[in-house]
Amino acid sequence: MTAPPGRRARKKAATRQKIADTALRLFLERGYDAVGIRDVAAAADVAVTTVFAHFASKEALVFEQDEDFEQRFTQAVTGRAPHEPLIPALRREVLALVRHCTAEGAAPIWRMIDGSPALRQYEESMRLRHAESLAVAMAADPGLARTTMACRTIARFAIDAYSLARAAADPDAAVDEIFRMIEAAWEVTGPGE
Amino acid sequence: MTAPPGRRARKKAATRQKIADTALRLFLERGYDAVGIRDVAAAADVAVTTVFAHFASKEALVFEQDEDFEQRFTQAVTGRAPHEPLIPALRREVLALVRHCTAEGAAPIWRMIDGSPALRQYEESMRLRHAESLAVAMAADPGLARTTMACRTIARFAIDAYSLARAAADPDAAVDEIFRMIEAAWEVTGPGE
DNA sequence: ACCGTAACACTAACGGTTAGCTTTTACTAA
DNA sequence: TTAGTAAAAGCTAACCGTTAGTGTTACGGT
Repeated sequence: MTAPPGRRARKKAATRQKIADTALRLFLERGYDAVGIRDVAAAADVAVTTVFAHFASKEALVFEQDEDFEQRFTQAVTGRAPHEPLIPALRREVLALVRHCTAEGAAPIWRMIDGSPALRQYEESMRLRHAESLAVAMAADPGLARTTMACRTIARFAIDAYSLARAAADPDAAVDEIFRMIEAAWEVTGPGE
Repeated sequence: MTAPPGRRARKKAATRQKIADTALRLFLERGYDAVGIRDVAAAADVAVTTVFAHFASKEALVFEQDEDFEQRFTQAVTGRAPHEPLIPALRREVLALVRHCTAEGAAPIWRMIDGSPALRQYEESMRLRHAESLAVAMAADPGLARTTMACRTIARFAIDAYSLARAAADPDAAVDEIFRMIEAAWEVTGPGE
């Protein structure tokens, strides 16, 4: 599936990475709002249009690994052990992601995100996308036997859990508490599994 | 509390309303993206800066009654009959709001919103604000006896219910189904009420 | 060696948004 | 009434994210 990338692909990936690294460094040094796209482009030694060829928006520069997140959610559902119940699998993945976001080095980044309305808004809509794709993954699992609406709802709840726990004083305890609620909500929608 | 407004306040409100009405009309006529702020200002016969004195952004022109929504959620909690359980009160209000949004005349507006990424994103962050204020209202109710986190979580779930039901094929049934789940989630967090 | 095309550069512009400053208009106190 | 004030609205000019249009370079397959 993944053939060895040629020089062209490597250069493209390198350019993308250089832009993302430069942007993040500048944002953290001077503040997100104080750094313009033109600054990023100049510091990365590329044209402004090249920045937008790799990233859809200024905010996307900060959430570079967006798609990894999305896949981790869906894989927690599709890739779980046979007959493993859904909710514990979801819980495990959410806990892992929350811990990843609240790790030591990530603090300045999240401080920056929380400090910028534009970034907060972007992250919110990102989460909604993640919830949608998670819902699709759940609805595609024949073993669940739930309505589409129940899947969509639980998907939202799980993403809410991630969002709430990430900002909580005690993230682990928050995941515990919220997933007890989600478990109850899930069980009332049908038989076990 | 609300003294009779003087001429100044009335004129200000009139200007605001004229801008909102003009904007909505133009948006529906020509499409949201095809109408610029300068067009709105010209058609409402005000300066561009006046538009932004009344509305924080172009998107805010569409969600003029934002704050009414927010208050209806919180009042569903704070203004419910003594000893009335929380969840049914929330459910009633969510159902009313969903019906209001899916009523006949509202269809073109929501078609416009769903057709514009900027508007969708704005609505999402609006919902999050509503969830926050709803959570505050819930946490302030001494009769509930729940953790802050449980309140925040249920608040999010309730807003999710609104969002999901509004877009559902059968909004009433969706509210039913989702609130059965919310009820179960709520009950697992503590004693009745 | 050659061609197609992906990646990037450059310029110029568009549209939302804001700053700075002036003008008008409603309220208030003498 | 009148003068003083502050709110509301206006005007100009710009900033900044983003995009279109148009070349230019360099990789990859033939």
